[in-house]
Amino acid sequence: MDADNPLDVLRARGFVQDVTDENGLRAAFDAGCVTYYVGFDPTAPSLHAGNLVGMMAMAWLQRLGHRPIALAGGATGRIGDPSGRDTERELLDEASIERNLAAIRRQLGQLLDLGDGGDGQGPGQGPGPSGLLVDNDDWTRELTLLDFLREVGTRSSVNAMLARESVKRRLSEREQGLTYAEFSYQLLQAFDFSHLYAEHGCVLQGGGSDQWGNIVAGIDLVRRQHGGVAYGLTWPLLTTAEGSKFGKSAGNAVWLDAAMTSPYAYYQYWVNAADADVGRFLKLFTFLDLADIAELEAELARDPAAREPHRVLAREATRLLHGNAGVAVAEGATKVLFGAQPFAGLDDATLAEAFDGAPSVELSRARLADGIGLLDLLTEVGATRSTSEARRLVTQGGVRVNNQVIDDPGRTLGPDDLASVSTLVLRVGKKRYFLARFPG
RNA sequence: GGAGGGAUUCCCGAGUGGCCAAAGGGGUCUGGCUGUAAACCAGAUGGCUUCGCCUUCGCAGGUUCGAAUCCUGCUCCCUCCA
Repeated sequence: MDADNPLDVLRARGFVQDVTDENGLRAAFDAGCVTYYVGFDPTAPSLHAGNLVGMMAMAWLQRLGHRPIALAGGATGRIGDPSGRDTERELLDEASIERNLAAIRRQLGQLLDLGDGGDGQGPGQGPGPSGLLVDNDDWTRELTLLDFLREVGTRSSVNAMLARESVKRRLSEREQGLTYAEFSYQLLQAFDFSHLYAEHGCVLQGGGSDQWGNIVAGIDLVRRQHGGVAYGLTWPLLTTAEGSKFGKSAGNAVWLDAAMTSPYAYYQYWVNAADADVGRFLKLFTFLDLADIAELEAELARDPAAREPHRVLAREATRLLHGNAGVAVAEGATKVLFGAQPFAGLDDATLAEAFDGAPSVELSRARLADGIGLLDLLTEVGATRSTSEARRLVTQGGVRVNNQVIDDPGRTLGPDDLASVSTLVLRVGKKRYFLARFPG
Protein backbone atom coordinates (compact mmCIF):
# COMPACT_ATOMS: atom_id res chain seq x y z
CA MET A 1 0.00 0.00 0.00
CA ASP A 2 1.28 3.35 -1.00
CA ALA A 3 1.22 5.55 2.06
CA ASP A 4 1.73 8.63 0.01
CA ASN A 5 -1.44 8.33 -1.95
CA PRO A 6 -3.59 11.37 -1.24
CA LEU A 7 -6.48 9.11 -0.50
CA ASP A 8 -4.57 7.59 2.39
CA VAL A 9 -3.56 10.97 3.67
CA LEU A 10 -7.11 12.21 3.63
CA ARG A 11 -8.46 9.03 5.13
CA ALA A 12 -5.95 9.03 7.97
CA ARG A 13 -7.13 12.50 8.88
CA GLY A 14 -10.79 11.70 8.79
CA PHE A 15 -11.73 13.39 5.56
CA VAL A 16 -13.09 10.36 3.80
CA GLN A 17 -16.62 9.17 4.21
CA ASP A 18 -17.07 7.57 0.82
CA VAL A 19 -15.33 7.26 -2.52
CA THR A 20 -16.97 6.27 -5.77
CA ASP A 21 -14.24 4.18 -7.30
CA GLU A 22 -11.41 3.88 -4.87
CA ASN A 23 -8.99 1.98 -7.06
CA GLY A 24 -9.66 4.19 -10.02
CA LEU A 25 -9.16 7.36 -8.05
CA ARG A 26 -6.05 6.00 -6.41
CA ALA A 27 -4.60 5.24 -9.81
CA ALA A 28 -5.52 8.68 -11.06
CA PHE A 29 -3.69 10.30 -8.17
CA ASP A 30 -0.64 8.16 -8.82
CA ALA A 31 -0.70 8.95 -12.51
CA GLY A 32 -0.27 12.67 -12.07
CA CYS A 33 -1.86 15.95 -11.24
CA VAL A 34 -5.57 15.55 -10.62
CA THR A 35 -7.88 18.51 -10.99
CA TYR A 36 -10.65 18.46 -8.43
CA TYR A 37 -13.44 20.74 -7.38
CA VAL A 38 -15.54 21.56 -4.37
CA GLY A 39 -18.58 23.79 -4.43
CA PHE A 40 -19.44 26.57 -2.02
CA ASP A 41 -22.76 28.28 -1.74
CA PRO A 42 -22.61 32.06 -1.76
CA THR A 43 -25.72 32.31 0.37
CA ALA A 44 -24.04 33.96 3.34
CA PRO A 45 -21.72 36.96 3.56
CA SER A 46 -18.94 34.69 4.78
CA LEU A 47 -17.98 31.07 4.85
CA HIS A 48 -18.31 29.43 8.22
CA ALA A 49 -16.56 26.76 10.24
CA GLY A 50 -18.66 24.10 8.57
CA ASN A 51 -16.96 24.91 5.28
CA LEU A 52 -13.55 24.27 6.77
CA VAL A 53 -13.66 20.54 6.22
CA GLY A 54 -13.91 21.03 2.50
CA MET A 55 -11.36 23.83 2.51
CA MET A 56 -8.85 21.72 4.39
CA ALA A 57 -9.41 18.73 2.16
CA MET A 58 -8.72 20.95 -0.81
CA ALA A 59 -5.62 22.37 0.80
CA TRP A 60 -4.23 18.92 1.49
CA LEU A 61 -4.71 17.81 -2.06
CA GLN A 62 -3.04 20.92 -3.36
CA ARG A 63 -0.11 20.32 -1.05
CA LEU A 64 0.15 16.86 -2.50
CA GLY A 65 0.48 18.23 -5.97
CA HIS A 66 -3.04 18.40 -7.26
CA ARG A 67 -5.02 21.24 -8.65
CA PRO A 68 -8.05 22.71 -6.89
CA ILE A 69 -11.01 24.42 -8.40
CA ALA A 70 -13.27 26.19 -5.97
CA LEU A 71 -16.68 26.55 -7.44
CA ALA A 72 -18.81 29.32 -6.10
CA GLY A 73 -22.40 28.47 -6.71
CA GLY A 74 -23.50 31.82 -8.01
CA ALA A 75 -26.11 30.10 -10.11
CA THR A 76 -27.04 27.17 -7.93
CA GLY A 77 -27.10 29.42 -4.91
CA ARG A 78 -30.00 31.16 -6.53
CA ILE A 79 -31.99 27.97 -6.41
CA GLY A 80 -31.05 26.10 -3.29
CA ASP A 81 -30.12 22.52 -2.77
CA PRO A 82 -32.98 20.49 -1.35
CA SER A 83 -30.53 18.00 0.15
CA GLY A 84 -30.80 17.99 3.86
CA ARG A 85 -33.16 20.84 4.20
CA ASP A 86 -36.85 20.87 4.77
CA THR A 87 -37.83 24.18 3.38
CA GLU A 88 -37.05 25.88 0.15
CA ARG A 89 -34.27 28.33 0.39
CA GLU A 90 -34.99 31.97 0.15
CA LEU A 91 -33.73 33.40 -3.06
CA LEU A 92 -31.03 36.00 -2.78
CA ASP A 93 -30.76 39.16 -4.75
CA GLU A 94 -27.90 39.72 -7.16
CA ALA A 95 -26.05 42.28 -5.09
CA SER A 96 -25.81 40.06 -2.04
CA ILE A 97 -24.57 37.16 -4.08
CA GLU A 98 -21.88 39.32 -5.66
CA ARG A 99 -20.76 40.48 -2.25
CA ASN A 100 -20.78 36.96 -0.89
CA LEU A 101 -18.72 35.69 -3.78
CA ALA A 102 -16.03 38.21 -3.03
CA ALA A 103 -15.88 37.03 0.57
CA ILE A 104 -15.59 33.41 -0.47
CA ARG A 105 -12.76 34.25 -2.81
CA ARG A 106 -10.88 36.05 -0.07
CA GLN A 107 -11.40 33.35 2.52
CA LEU A 108 -10.50 30.45 0.31
CA GLY A 109 -7.37 32.33 -0.55
CA GLN A 110 -6.25 31.94 3.04
CA LEU A 111 -5.90 28.22 2.69
CA LEU A 112 -5.41 27.71 -0.99
CA ASP A 113 -3.47 29.14 -3.82
CA LEU A 114 -6.15 29.92 -6.30
CA GLY A 115 -3.81 31.81 -8.56
CA ASP A 116 -6.00 34.83 -8.52
CA GLY A 117 -3.71 37.41 -7.07
CA GLY A 118 -4.39 36.38 -3.51
CA ASP A 119 -1.53 36.59 -1.09
CA GLY A 120 -0.43 33.15 -2.18
CA GLN A 121 0.82 32.54 1.31
CA GLY A 122 -1.80 29.99 2.15
CA PRO A 123 -0.62 26.86 3.92
CA GLY A 124 -2.00 24.93 0.99
CA GLN A 125 1.02 26.20 -0.85
CA GLY A 126 3.01 23.34 -2.09
CA PRO A 127 4.15 21.68 -5.25
CA GLY A 128 0.59 21.75 -6.50
CA PRO A 129 -0.21 24.14 -9.31
CA SER A 130 -2.30 27.20 -8.73
CA GLY A 131 -5.96 26.55 -8.58
CA LEU A 132 -8.95 28.37 -9.85
CA LEU A 133 -12.01 30.02 -8.53
CA VAL A 134 -14.95 29.79 -10.86
CA ASP A 135 -18.54 30.88 -10.63
CA ASN A 136 -21.03 28.55 -12.20
CA ASP A 137 -23.15 31.53 -13.03
CA ASP A 138 -20.67 32.23 -15.81
CA TRP A 139 -21.67 29.20 -17.82
CA THR A 140 -25.21 28.87 -16.60
CA ARG A 141 -26.44 32.38 -17.18
CA GLU A 142 -26.29 32.24 -20.96
CA LEU A 143 -27.61 28.75 -21.18
CA THR A 144 -31.05 28.60 -22.70
CA LEU A 145 -33.62 26.22 -21.45
CA LEU A 146 -33.64 24.37 -24.75
CA ASP A 147 -29.89 23.99 -24.75
CA PHE A 148 -30.02 22.68 -21.24
CA LEU A 149 -32.73 20.18 -22.03
CA ARG A 150 -30.83 18.99 -25.06
CA GLU A 151 -27.43 18.75 -23.43
CA VAL A 152 -28.39 17.60 -19.98
CA GLY A 153 -32.04 16.71 -20.07
CA THR A 154 -31.77 14.08 -22.75
CA ARG A 155 -28.98 12.42 -20.82
CA SER A 156 -30.67 12.37 -17.47
CA SER A 157 -33.10 9.83 -16.21
CA VAL A 158 -36.02 11.09 -14.22
CA ASN A 159 -36.23 7.65 -12.68
CA ALA A 160 -32.76 8.09 -11.25
CA MET A 161 -33.52 11.60 -10.13
CA LEU A 162 -36.62 10.47 -8.32
CA ALA A 163 -34.70 7.70 -6.64
CA ARG A 164 -32.44 10.14 -4.84
CA GLU A 165 -32.94 10.06 -1.12
CA SER A 166 -33.32 13.81 -0.77
CA VAL A 167 -35.99 13.87 -3.44
CA LYS A 168 -37.84 10.86 -2.13
CA ARG A 169 -38.07 12.31 1.31
CA ARG A 170 -39.51 15.57 0.11
CA LEU A 171 -41.98 13.82 -2.14
CA SER A 172 -43.31 11.65 0.63
CA GLU A 173 -43.72 14.58 2.98
CA ARG A 174 -46.89 16.20 1.84
CA GLU A 175 -46.35 19.02 4.26
CA GLN A 176 -43.34 20.27 2.44
CA GLY A 177 -43.36 19.28 -1.19
CA LEU A 178 -40.59 19.99 -3.61
CA THR A 179 -40.50 22.75 -6.15
CA TYR A 180 -39.45 22.17 -9.71
CA ALA A 181 -36.45 24.41 -9.22
CA GLU A 182 -35.22 22.35 -6.32
CA PHE A 183 -35.82 19.17 -8.22
CA SER A 184 -33.64 20.49 -11.01
CA TYR A 185 -30.83 21.32 -8.65
CA GLN A 186 -29.10 18.00 -9.04
CA LEU A 187 -28.98 18.45 -12.80
CA LEU A 188 -27.46 21.88 -12.46
CA GLN A 189 -24.79 20.57 -10.15
CA ALA A 190 -24.19 17.63 -12.45
CA PHE A 191 -23.81 20.08 -15.30
CA ASP A 192 -21.20 21.99 -13.31
CA PHE A 193 -19.11 18.88 -12.96
CA SER A 194 -19.50 18.01 -16.60
CA HIS A 195 -18.61 21.55 -17.62
CA LEU A 196 -15.50 21.61 -15.43
CA TYR A 197 -14.52 18.24 -16.83
CA ALA A 198 -14.72 19.54 -20.37
CA GLU A 199 -13.18 22.95 -19.73
CA HIS A 200 -10.56 22.19 -17.12
CA GLY A 201 -10.12 18.44 -17.11
CA CYS A 202 -11.63 18.23 -13.66
CA VAL A 203 -12.18 14.59 -12.74
CA LEU A 204 -12.96 14.68 -9.03
CA GLN A 205 -15.65 16.35 -7.01
CA GLY A 206 -15.53 16.49 -3.26
CA GLY A 207 -18.32 17.38 -0.91
CA GLY A 208 -20.09 16.63 2.32
CA SER A 209 -21.75 13.27 2.51
CA ASP A 210 -25.10 14.91 1.82
CA GLN A 211 -23.72 15.72 -1.62
CA TRP A 212 -23.26 12.12 -2.61
CA GLY A 213 -26.31 12.00 -4.81
CA ASN A 214 -25.46 15.20 -6.60
CA ILE A 215 -21.89 14.11 -7.12
CA VAL A 216 -22.89 10.78 -8.56
CA ALA A 217 -25.30 12.57 -10.87
CA GLY A 218 -22.34 14.60 -12.11
CA ILE A 219 -20.19 11.56 -12.67
CA ASP A 220 -22.99 10.01 -14.71
CA LEU A 221 -23.33 13.11 -16.81
CA VAL A 222 -19.60 13.30 -17.48
CA ARG A 223 -19.77 9.80 -18.83
CA ARG A 224 -22.89 10.33 -20.89
CA GLN A 225 -21.97 13.71 -22.26
CA HIS A 226 -18.26 13.29 -22.79
CA GLY A 227 -17.62 9.60 -22.36
CA GLY A 228 -15.26 10.54 -19.56
CA VAL A 229 -14.40 8.95 -16.24
CA ALA A 230 -14.79 11.00 -13.11
CA TYR A 231 -14.72 10.36 -9.39
CA GLY A 232 -16.42 11.50 -6.26
CA LEU A 233 -15.29 11.75 -2.68
CA THR A 234 -17.34 12.77 0.31
CA TRP A 235 -16.36 13.70 3.81
CA PRO A 236 -18.44 13.16 6.90
CA LEU A 237 -20.85 15.80 8.07
CA LEU A 238 -19.54 16.71 11.45
CA THR A 239 -21.44 16.81 14.65
CA THR A 240 -19.86 17.53 17.98
CA ALA A 241 -19.52 14.97 20.71
CA GLU A 242 -22.55 16.52 22.40
CA GLY A 243 -24.50 15.83 19.27
CA SER A 244 -24.98 19.43 18.33
CA LYS A 245 -24.20 20.77 14.92
CA PHE A 246 -20.56 21.47 14.30
CA GLY A 247 -19.66 25.10 13.86
CA LYS A 248 -22.34 26.62 16.01
CA SER A 249 -21.62 28.57 19.11
CA ALA A 250 -24.56 29.45 21.31
CA GLY A 251 -26.76 28.82 18.34
CA ASN A 252 -24.82 31.15 16.09
CA ALA A 253 -22.65 30.14 13.21
CA VAL A 254 -18.91 30.47 13.66
CA TRP A 255 -17.91 32.64 10.72
CA LEU A 256 -14.55 32.81 9.05
CA ASP A 257 -14.83 36.55 8.60
CA ALA A 258 -13.07 38.34 11.44
CA ALA A 259 -15.67 41.05 11.36
CA MET A 260 -18.44 38.55 11.98
CA THR A 261 -16.68 36.23 14.39
CA SER A 262 -13.73 37.89 16.04
CA PRO A 263 -10.42 36.05 16.27
CA TYR A 264 -11.02 35.87 19.99
CA ALA A 265 -14.45 34.28 19.58
CA TYR A 266 -13.06 31.99 16.92
CA TYR A 267 -10.25 30.90 19.20
CA GLN A 268 -12.72 30.37 22.00
CA TYR A 269 -14.86 28.15 19.84
CA TRP A 270 -11.97 25.76 19.43
CA VAL A 271 -10.75 25.96 22.99
CA ASN A 272 -14.22 24.95 24.05
CA ALA A 273 -14.21 21.82 21.93
CA ALA A 274 -15.24 18.74 23.85
CA ASP A 275 -12.42 16.44 24.90
CA ALA A 276 -13.81 13.75 22.69
CA ASP A 277 -13.60 16.04 19.67
CA VAL A 278 -10.13 17.48 20.10
CA GLY A 279 -8.19 14.70 18.42
CA ARG A 280 -10.54 14.52 15.51
CA PHE A 281 -10.50 18.28 15.07
CA LEU A 282 -6.72 18.46 15.24
CA LYS A 283 -6.55 16.07 12.33
CA LEU A 284 -9.15 17.87 10.31
CA PHE A 285 -8.42 21.47 11.03
CA THR A 286 -4.67 21.75 11.48
CA PHE A 287 -1.71 20.74 9.38
CA LEU A 288 0.13 19.20 12.32
CA ASP A 289 1.78 15.84 11.78
CA LEU A 290 -0.27 12.86 12.77
CA ALA A 291 2.51 11.80 15.09
CA ASP A 292 2.34 15.11 16.92
CA ILE A 293 -1.39 14.82 17.14
CA ALA A 294 -1.10 11.34 18.58
CA GLU A 295 1.16 12.77 21.22
CA LEU A 296 -1.34 15.48 22.04
CA GLU A 297 -4.08 12.91 22.32
CA ALA A 298 -1.98 10.93 24.75
CA GLU A 299 -1.43 14.08 26.72
CA LEU A 300 -5.14 14.74 26.80
CA ALA A 301 -5.77 11.28 28.18
CA ARG A 302 -3.07 11.71 30.78
CA ASP A 303 -4.08 15.12 32.04
CA PRO A 304 -7.39 16.24 30.63
CA ALA A 305 -7.70 19.16 32.99
CA ALA A 306 -4.67 20.89 31.58
CA ARG A 307 -6.44 21.20 28.25
CA GLU A 308 -3.23 21.88 26.45
CA PRO A 309 -4.37 20.06 23.30
CA HIS A 310 -7.40 22.31 23.19
CA ARG A 311 -5.10 25.31 23.16
CA VAL A 312 -2.97 23.87 20.42
CA LEU A 313 -6.08 23.25 18.37
CA ALA A 314 -7.36 26.75 18.96
CA ARG A 315 -4.01 28.32 18.23
CA GLU A 316 -3.45 26.44 15.00
CA ALA A 317 -6.98 26.87 13.74
CA THR A 318 -6.90 30.57 14.52
CA ARG A 319 -3.52 31.01 12.92
CA LEU A 320 -4.71 29.52 9.64
CA LEU A 321 -7.38 32.13 9.34
CA HIS A 322 -6.31 35.15 11.29
CA GLY A 323 -2.56 34.76 11.33
CA ASN A 324 -0.17 35.16 14.20
CA ALA A 325 -1.57 38.57 15.01
CA GLY A 326 -4.99 37.07 15.43
CA VAL A 327 -3.62 34.37 17.68
CA ALA A 328 -1.83 36.94 19.81
CA VAL A 329 -4.96 38.98 20.33
CA ALA A 330 -7.07 35.93 21.06
CA GLU A 331 -4.62 34.48 23.53
CA GLY A 332 -4.06 37.83 25.19
CA ALA A 333 -7.75 38.33 25.68
CA THR A 334 -8.19 34.79 26.91
CA LYS A 335 -5.49 35.30 29.47
CA VAL A 336 -7.10 38.41 30.85
CA LEU A 337 -10.64 37.10 30.75
CA PHE A 338 -9.99 33.68 32.18
CA GLY A 339 -7.01 34.58 34.28
CA ALA A 340 -7.31 34.41 38.01
CA GLN A 341 -6.83 38.04 38.90
CA PRO A 342 -9.72 40.46 38.62
CA PHE A 343 -9.11 43.15 36.10
CA ALA A 344 -9.41 46.30 38.09
CA GLY A 345 -7.51 49.45 37.39
CA LEU A 346 -6.80 48.61 33.80
CA ASP A 347 -6.32 51.26 31.22
CA ASP A 348 -8.51 51.68 28.18
CA ALA A 349 -5.92 50.30 25.79
CA THR A 350 -5.46 47.08 27.72
CA LEU A 351 -9.17 46.65 28.00
CA ALA A 352 -9.69 47.37 24.36
CA GLU A 353 -7.16 44.76 23.40
CA ALA A 354 -8.40 42.16 25.81
CA PHE A 355 -11.92 42.63 24.67
CA ASP A 356 -11.20 43.12 21.05
CA GLY A 357 -14.11 41.57 19.33
CA ALA A 358 -16.43 41.64 22.29
CA PRO A 359 -19.67 43.32 21.33
CA SER A 360 -19.48 46.91 22.34
CA VAL A 361 -21.73 49.89 22.32
CA GLU A 362 -20.93 53.54 22.61
CA LEU A 363 -23.13 55.65 24.78
CA SER A 364 -23.04 59.26 25.76
CA ARG A 365 -21.15 60.28 28.81
CA ALA A 366 -24.07 62.38 29.91
CA ARG A 367 -26.28 59.38 30.27
CA LEU A 368 -23.76 57.73 32.52
CA ALA A 369 -23.61 60.82 34.66
CA ASP A 370 -27.37 60.69 35.01
CA GLY A 371 -27.21 57.03 35.86
CA ILE A 372 -28.13 54.15 33.59
CA GLY A 373 -30.29 51.29 34.73
CA LEU A 374 -28.40 48.01 34.64
CA LEU A 375 -31.30 46.27 32.94
CA ASP A 376 -31.48 48.89 30.22
CA LEU A 377 -27.76 48.76 29.65
CA LEU A 378 -27.79 44.99 29.27
CA THR A 379 -30.40 45.29 26.60
CA GLU A 380 -28.73 48.17 24.80
CA VAL A 381 -25.47 46.33 24.66
CA GLY A 382 -27.22 43.35 23.13
CA ALA A 383 -26.72 40.95 26.01
CA THR A 384 -30.43 40.48 26.44
CA ARG A 385 -33.39 40.91 24.21
CA SER A 386 -35.77 42.44 26.70
CA THR A 387 -35.84 44.07 30.06
CA SER A 388 -37.57 41.03 31.44
CA GLU A 389 -34.81 38.78 30.24
CA ALA A 390 -32.25 41.12 31.74
CA ARG A 391 -34.12 41.12 35.02
CA ARG A 392 -34.13 37.33 35.08
CA LEU A 393 -30.43 37.13 34.42
CA VAL A 394 -29.56 39.66 37.07
CA THR A 395 -31.85 38.05 39.62
CA GLN A 396 -30.28 34.68 38.94
CA GLY A 397 -26.85 36.08 39.61
CA GLY A 398 -25.72 35.75 36.03
CA VAL A 399 -24.55 39.28 35.52
CA ARG A 400 -21.31 40.91 36.52
CA VAL A 401 -20.17 44.46 36.17
CA ASN A 402 -16.40 44.64 35.98
CA ASN A 403 -16.35 41.03 37.07
CA GLN A 404 -18.33 41.61 40.21
CA VAL A 405 -21.72 39.97 40.58
CA ILE A 406 -24.61 42.35 40.85
CA ASP A 407 -27.93 40.74 41.55
CA ASP A 408 -30.01 43.82 42.21
CA PRO A 409 -32.20 44.42 39.18
CA GLY A 410 -32.83 47.96 40.35
CA ARG A 411 -29.15 48.84 40.27
CA THR A 412 -28.22 52.01 38.45
CA LEU A 413 -24.74 52.50 37.10
CA GLY A 414 -22.84 55.75 37.24
CA PRO A 415 -19.35 57.09 36.54
CA ASP A 416 -17.98 55.31 39.60
CA ASP A 417 -18.68 51.98 37.98
CA LEU A 418 -16.27 52.48 35.09
CA ALA A 419 -13.51 49.91 34.92
CA SER A 420 -11.23 52.34 33.20
CA VAL A 421 -11.44 55.93 32.06
CA SER A 422 -14.38 55.32 29.83
CA THR A 423 -15.19 51.64 29.65
CA LEU A 424 -17.51 49.46 31.60
CA VAL A 425 -17.31 45.71 31.32
CA LEU A 426 -20.44 43.62 31.48
CA ARG A 427 -20.25 39.90 31.77
CA VAL A 428 -23.12 37.51 31.36
CA GLY A 429 -22.74 33.97 32.51
CA LYS A 430 -19.29 32.52 32.45
CA LYS A 431 -17.92 33.67 29.18
CA ARG A 432 -19.97 36.28 27.43
CA TYR A 433 -18.53 39.74 27.64
CA PHE A 434 -19.96 43.06 26.51
CA LEU A 435 -18.46 46.49 26.62
CA ALA A 436 -20.14 49.80 27.11
CA ARG A 437 -17.96 52.76 26.20
CA PHE A 438 -18.60 56.27 27.38
CA PRO A 439 -16.13 58.47 25.54
CA GLY A 440 -15.56 61.59 27.53
C1' G B 1 -66.73 15.96 -5.27
C1' G B 2 -68.15 13.45 -0.26
C1' A B 3 -67.01 12.15 5.12
C1' G B 4 -64.10 12.89 9.18
C1' G B 5 -59.58 14.91 11.95
C1' G B 6 -56.27 18.93 12.95
C1' A B 7 -53.92 24.10 13.51
C1' U B 8 -51.49 25.81 21.16
C1' U B 9 -46.18 29.69 23.76
C1' C B 10 -38.58 28.26 20.19
C1' C B 11 -39.89 22.67 18.94
C1' C B 12 -42.91 18.36 20.27
C1' G B 13 -47.23 18.02 22.85
C1' A B 14 -51.38 18.50 27.09
C1' G B 15 -55.46 21.49 27.82
C1' U B 16 -62.98 21.17 25.81
C1' G B 17 -66.03 27.84 29.74
C1' G B 18 -63.29 30.54 35.13
C1' C B 19 -58.04 27.86 39.64
C1' C B 20 -54.35 29.25 32.01
C1' A B 21 -49.17 33.20 30.47
C1' A B 22 -51.34 27.90 29.60
C1' A B 23 -49.20 20.53 32.19
C1' G B 24 -45.10 17.49 30.46
C1' G B 25 -40.79 16.70 27.47
C1' G B 26 -36.94 18.80 24.31
C1' G B 27 -34.06 22.92 23.45
C1' U B 28 -31.98 27.26 25.46
C1' C B 29 -30.24 30.35 29.54
C1' U B 30 -28.44 31.02 34.66
C1' G B 31 -26.49 28.95 39.20
C1' G B 32 -23.75 24.65 41.67
C1' C B 33 -19.88 20.92 40.94
C1' U B 34 -15.53 21.06 37.48
C1' G B 35 -11.02 21.55 33.70
C1' U B 36 -13.49 28.10 30.32
C1' A B 37 -15.27 20.34 29.95
C1' A B 38 -18.71 16.05 29.97
C1' A B 39 -22.12 13.88 33.26
C1' C B 40 -25.09 15.29 37.21
C1' C B 41 -28.09 18.65 40.53
C1' A B 42 -31.13 23.25 41.01
C1' G B 43 -33.78 27.33 39.00
C1' A B 44 -35.52 30.10 34.89
C1' U B 45 -37.70 30.39 29.99
C1' G B 46 -44.26 36.23 26.33
C1' G B 47 -43.82 41.60 27.46
C1' C B 48 -43.86 45.87 30.84
C1' U B 49 -43.16 51.37 34.66
C1' U B 50 -42.98 43.41 37.80
C1' C B 51 -46.26 42.37 45.07
C1' G B 52 -49.60 44.61 39.65
C1' C B 53 -50.73 45.39 34.52
C1' C B 54 -50.73 44.24 29.16
C1' U B 55 -50.56 40.95 24.77
C1' U B 56 -50.63 35.54 23.31
C1' C B 57 -53.41 29.51 21.90
C1' G B 58 -54.31 29.52 12.56
C1' C B 59 -57.40 34.37 10.72
C1' A B 60 -61.92 37.42 11.28
C1' G B 61 -66.30 38.04 13.83
C1' G B 62 -70.03 36.37 17.69
C1' U B 63 -72.21 34.21 22.48
C1' U B 64 -70.98 34.92 27.78
C1' C B 65 -69.91 38.48 33.84
C1' G B 66 -65.79 35.43 31.83
C1' A B 67 -63.19 31.69 25.98
C1' A B 68 -57.20 28.40 24.10
C1' U B 69 -61.79 26.01 25.32
C1' C B 70 -68.80 27.32 22.72
C1' C B 71 -71.00 29.42 17.78
C1' U B 72 -70.29 31.52 12.50
C1' G B 73 -67.28 32.40 8.30
C1' C B 74 -62.34 32.08 6.15
C1' U B 75 -57.23 30.02 5.29
C1' C B 76 -53.95 25.95 5.45
C1' C B 77 -52.88 20.72 6.58
C1' C B 78 -54.00 15.41 7.33
C1' U B 79 -56.92 10.69 6.82
C1' C B 80 -60.64 7.84 4.34
C1' C B 81 -64.30 7.33 0.28
C1' A B 82 -65.26 8.73 -5.08
